[in-house]
Amino acid sequence: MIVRYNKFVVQLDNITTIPNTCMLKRNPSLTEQAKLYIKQRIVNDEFEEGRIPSETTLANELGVSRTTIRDALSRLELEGAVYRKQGAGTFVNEAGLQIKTRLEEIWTYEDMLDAHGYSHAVEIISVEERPAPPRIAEALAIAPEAPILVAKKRFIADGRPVIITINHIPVNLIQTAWEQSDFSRPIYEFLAEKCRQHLAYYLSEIVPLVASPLLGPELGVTAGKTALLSFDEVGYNQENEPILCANSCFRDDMLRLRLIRRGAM
Amino acid sequence: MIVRYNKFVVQLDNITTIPNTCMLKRNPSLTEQAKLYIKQRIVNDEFEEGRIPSETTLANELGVSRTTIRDALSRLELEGAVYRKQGAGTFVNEAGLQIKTRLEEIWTYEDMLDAHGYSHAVEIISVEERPAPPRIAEALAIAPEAPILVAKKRFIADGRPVIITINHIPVNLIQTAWEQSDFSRPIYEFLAEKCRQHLAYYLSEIVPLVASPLLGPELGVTAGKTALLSFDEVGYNQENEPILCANSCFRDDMLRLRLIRRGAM
DNA sequence: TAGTGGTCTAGACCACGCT
DNA sequence: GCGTGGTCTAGACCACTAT
Repeated sequence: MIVRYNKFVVQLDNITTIPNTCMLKRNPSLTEQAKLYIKQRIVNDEFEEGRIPSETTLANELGVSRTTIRDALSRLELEGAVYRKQGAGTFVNEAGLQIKTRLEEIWTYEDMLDAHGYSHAVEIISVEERPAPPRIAEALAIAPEAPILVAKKRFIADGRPVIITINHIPVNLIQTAWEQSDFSRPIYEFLAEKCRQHLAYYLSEIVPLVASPLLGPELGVTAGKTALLSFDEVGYNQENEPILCANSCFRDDMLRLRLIRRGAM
Repeated sequence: MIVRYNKFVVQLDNITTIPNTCMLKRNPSLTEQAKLYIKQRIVNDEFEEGRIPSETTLANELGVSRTTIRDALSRLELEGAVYRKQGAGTFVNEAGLQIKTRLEEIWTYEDMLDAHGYSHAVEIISVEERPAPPRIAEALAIAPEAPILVAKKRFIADGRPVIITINHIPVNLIQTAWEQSDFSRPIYEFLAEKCRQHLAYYLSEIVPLVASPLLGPELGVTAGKTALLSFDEVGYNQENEPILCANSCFRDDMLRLRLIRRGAM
């Protein structure tokens, strides 16, 4: 068991082409390793006519139970990487593989810009402490006027501004000294290092905007003429407590937002 | 086993408050029934302090294996109805329960409007056969200029226009006679009845728009001033073949689009 | 230390597709 | 009829939380 596990890990060390997401909790289970193993073989185009070996075959090949393989394939199916036909088999989903940064998953903006093929840079516009306005206080379940840290930054893709994002974090969550430059990295790193909080999920709301005279110039588009996409998001930790309010605004002509919508089971 | 199964079904007959989604394949598995059973108890607020009984307890209570209960709870967790803390228990997710029509799932517009508390009506604007323009043909994997059926309709919520949607279906999929009024019902019903095709999932792209002089009046908003949200979607059947191109445009001031974003595992 | 969820196994039976 | 994925079981062990 241990030996097999180790052999498994060694195989996985060669995997470099899988796009990285930003999440933290890493404890590679057999299921997760099986998933990566299969995904690697998919991106290497090792399966003839997109046909993936049967679950039993894969289970024997990797020396794990069929259940483990099924769980791995289920995750790949959710990601849109494969699809299954009862009685027929499991197949590579070419269309689904096109979507690199699906909206239902959390991605850093850096990863999103990478996936779109842009070079990228970050500018920190401002970091200030302020009393929480009513809406933010309510979303974060803190007292009105309680102090929050407000960090505003801008992403530049291939030299053009593309995203403005404003993060709101309750000051009482912060446990360690920080400096402005900490915000040049993704916000989940700040939460992990300075607040010992781990982002589990976002509840997000999608809102279209007409570029305002303030926002338009910041994103390099004509105010009053251009439609922008914005996200209002509340981030929760693993205890289901709100720890972050984020507000982001995109140039949709540079970043396409895609997702997979399924029938509810 | 059969008896238990039946008892189970009888219990479920009383469930009426669960919002209905639009999907079709119904073959209530034990897992699905367990999910509905637990969800019903959640909406009835039967759990003190939001604490859900342990997996073992539920398994004994329903006479199924713990695996079945775990699968049911996993689905509820994905839906945002519960969250789990290892070592502590499973709990009702109050914040997640607020979101009725999550974007990652397919909902009929009727259900979305219901969930927002609107009365609703549908107007069929036009139904015509046309040669497929290049983009649509490519998305549907049919020959350019191949005939498609284009159906445009408008949804009215509380007397105000709220959604314009245009569906494109390859004519060669249609197997049965139809009439214009068939389009007053959700498109998945047309696909099921007239094309014997079952919608499995959409690949969707979200695009913000500034209301154009054409679209603005149709949705009752000022052209050139108002931002609208639009969806470009390709629907696939269970064989992973594209069967539908849909184009929808919303008044976001009337309909809020929400979703849950998670860290990739 | 007791109880919870997290992972994994080995095996059973079913529904469905192919040929 | 054979092989595939879909469902379900009973039980094991681990990691973590609470007390």
